[in-house]
Amino acid sequence: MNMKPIMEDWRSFLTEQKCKLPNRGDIAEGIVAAAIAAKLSKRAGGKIQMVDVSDVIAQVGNIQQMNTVVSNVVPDFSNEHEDTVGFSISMPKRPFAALVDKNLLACLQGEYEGAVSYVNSAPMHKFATRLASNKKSNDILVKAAGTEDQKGTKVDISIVVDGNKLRNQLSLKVKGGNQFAQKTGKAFEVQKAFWEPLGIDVSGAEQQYVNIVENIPTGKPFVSRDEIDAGGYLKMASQATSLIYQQAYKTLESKLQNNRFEAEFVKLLADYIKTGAVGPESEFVELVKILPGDFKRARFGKKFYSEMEKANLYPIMSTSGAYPKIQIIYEDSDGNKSVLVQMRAKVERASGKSGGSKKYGVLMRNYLETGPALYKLAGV
DNA sequence: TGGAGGGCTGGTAGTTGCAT
DNA sequence: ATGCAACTACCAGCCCTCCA
Repeated sequence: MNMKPIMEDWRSFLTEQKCKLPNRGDIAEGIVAAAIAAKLSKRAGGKIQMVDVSDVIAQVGNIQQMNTVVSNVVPDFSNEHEDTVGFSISMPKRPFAALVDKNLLACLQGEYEGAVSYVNSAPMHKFATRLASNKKSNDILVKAAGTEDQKGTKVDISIVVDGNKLRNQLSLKVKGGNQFAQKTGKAFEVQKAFWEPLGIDVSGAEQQYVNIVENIPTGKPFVSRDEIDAGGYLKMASQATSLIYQQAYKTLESKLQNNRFEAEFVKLLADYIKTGAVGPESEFVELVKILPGDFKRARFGKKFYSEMEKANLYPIMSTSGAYPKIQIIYEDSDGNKSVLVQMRAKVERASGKSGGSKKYGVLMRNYLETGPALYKLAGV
């Protein structure tokens, strides 16, 4: 008898049991907020110290409950003033429970290490030093509240100094989180709204699109996902969105000059990316991606715009997959190509409940997602 | 290890149903 | 008829998982 499959099952069982987390991104908000508080308050010998994972764990360990400030009172470098460095967390119940569950620390090791390397990096170190040496008593509050207002703001963590939200705001992602904006729904208006900010008019495909999607039932009338597959509705959705994406791609090609995007369009593209990543007005929101033991940072100020202007950018379209996709490619001076962002259609067989039983429906979505090049052009 | 395809969750607004 | 509670669809948030 071969025991190997059993052992493998057992191992995967253990892994799943151990590291089944409700939402890694939500939990990471709390970890990063605690790490920032640790950094801002770790002062000794007139210097801001490097924080380590245990400092962050200690801060997290001091959390009493949601929305309650964990406070650290620390001396200013002058020793004549005291700063209060606090942080508070607001997130859904389950991620919060996971955050404060000491048994899950091992599962979040990568996030802790990534958060530590982020707060120890130069910008945060300098910020911490400035607050510690300004010879004032500052009231500093790090707020993780990204899940509170999902429609109103992209900011997940903000640092409030003496009541002022300054330039220190973060939009957070973790490994696997590339999506940063989307439009949902099968109405043609959804497609229109998705492409409009890029100055792309897809109305040429409207009639055909509508003709197809009107055959897709609204709501959640299906009793199983198989029933959706069997009805061929995913294919219909794919065909309909392909029409839109082809139209969009044609327009994108018309904005090329010598095989790269013209300046006017690049500006629109930069705006689109910035708005999707950090919101409309926030030049000082940074996009922070926490990787296991590491991080990437992107900002969308002047430097980003000038990098975009210089960059060799062009679109490619893919229809070979299940759903259409357009990628904006960045090609550097050595000819290396990488994806800046991609627009992708997807169809979800969304679940819901009605009459006490589980029901399913067809949910059409359009995603805007980051590629590696975004952190090159917007990286700091 | 990164790309391709996909799912779960929760807030909000709108609708429905029932008690008054 | 009306008010409130329960229910649901929509849609934006978040990655997750699988496979080459």
